[in-house]
Amino acid sequence: MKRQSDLYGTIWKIVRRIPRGKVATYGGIARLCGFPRHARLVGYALHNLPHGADIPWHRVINSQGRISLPRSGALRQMALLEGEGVVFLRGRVPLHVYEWKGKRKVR
DNA sequence: CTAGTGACCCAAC
DNA sequence: GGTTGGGCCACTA
Repeated sequence: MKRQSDLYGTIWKIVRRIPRGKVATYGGIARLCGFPRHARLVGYALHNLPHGADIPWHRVINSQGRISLPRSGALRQMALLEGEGVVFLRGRVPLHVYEWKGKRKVR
């Protein structure tokens, strides 16, 4: 894989910390990384993540509690989350219940 | 260098 | 509740 930027590595590292049965938002991950305005980069990082890596990418969703992937990918992601006990209501995850707050935000 | 793109976010209407 | 438009910033051509 290419080094590209250490930002990806940082993001992957955080994503790897998300507990099973919980979810995190793109913006939330960005905050935990210390980059409050880099929500999109989280999306990039996940899109660019190395094949076969041990990264629970499926636990990352958007701030609306919905899956950002196109239809087919969304189904796969939803299946993985449900397999961990995450419940979808009307096609979305209630963040107030399942959102994982990291240990603390960098402020 | 500029321009376009994107697994995003949010305030306003 | 839904849509619109602006902002954000790394990456690519």
